[in-house]
Amino acid sequence: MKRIKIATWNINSLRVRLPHVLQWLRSEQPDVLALQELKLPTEDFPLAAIAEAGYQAIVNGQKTYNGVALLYRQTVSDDTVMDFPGIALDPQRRMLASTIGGIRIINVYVPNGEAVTSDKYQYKLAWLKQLTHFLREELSQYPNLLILGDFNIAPEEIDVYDPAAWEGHVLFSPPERTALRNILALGLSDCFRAKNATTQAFSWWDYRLNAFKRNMGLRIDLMLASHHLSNRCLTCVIDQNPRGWERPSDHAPVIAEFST
DNA sequence: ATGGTAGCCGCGCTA
Repeated sequence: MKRIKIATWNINSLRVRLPHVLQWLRSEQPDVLALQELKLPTEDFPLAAIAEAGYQAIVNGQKTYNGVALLYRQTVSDDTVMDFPGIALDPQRRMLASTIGGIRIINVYVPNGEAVTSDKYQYKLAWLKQLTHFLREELSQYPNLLILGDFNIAPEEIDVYDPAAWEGHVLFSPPERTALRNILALGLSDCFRAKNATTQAFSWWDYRLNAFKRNMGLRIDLMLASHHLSNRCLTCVIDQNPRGWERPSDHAPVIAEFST
């Protein structure tokens, strides 16, 4: 059976983590890899090193913060979008959509929000509302759609190591979880949860307090597939290995395979 | 509630 393998990874600085990305591409050989938190401007993206690894790239970068990219092996990528339509260009580069291998792929780095009392939290909720409008439109055009990336929201209690402690806090507050449910209600399925109904597995662990060794994590890196595409989803796993490497990102890659 | 760590053209901000 022919398969397409698609992954997402918040790498928290591509300058620091380029060796990790190259090593991971070599061992996993995904067809598409969505990256978040490049933390570099588009002109500084290491296109040559990525090409040497066998990948092309579409890059939506920004100095210091944010920044997303799509790496892919297919020759065809078209209809790229890097901003939500109808609103002023956001200086925070957090979205990148393109059509690769017949799948509409939308790579997002959802704002963190900092704390529920923060202005950044309001920006996060407003951003999610824009994303919802955009997704509704995209779903009407592309039956095979995958939105993936760092959502900075844990969907359910099982996705949080200590849900009681996290209740009401940013990344797990009711308004954020409602926003995520509204997105799923557009006609999307959480690939990891669909394939692993009762598995508790995390994709992010704070750098502090030895959180990874103690498995104090959250599952906030998600792949959401349209129902048409989710019917083709064969597996979805979190590769926790790179989180244990020397000088790691605080996030682990999430990988899904789809029949073609 | 605080503070712990990591990255950034740092000297505080963001996560």
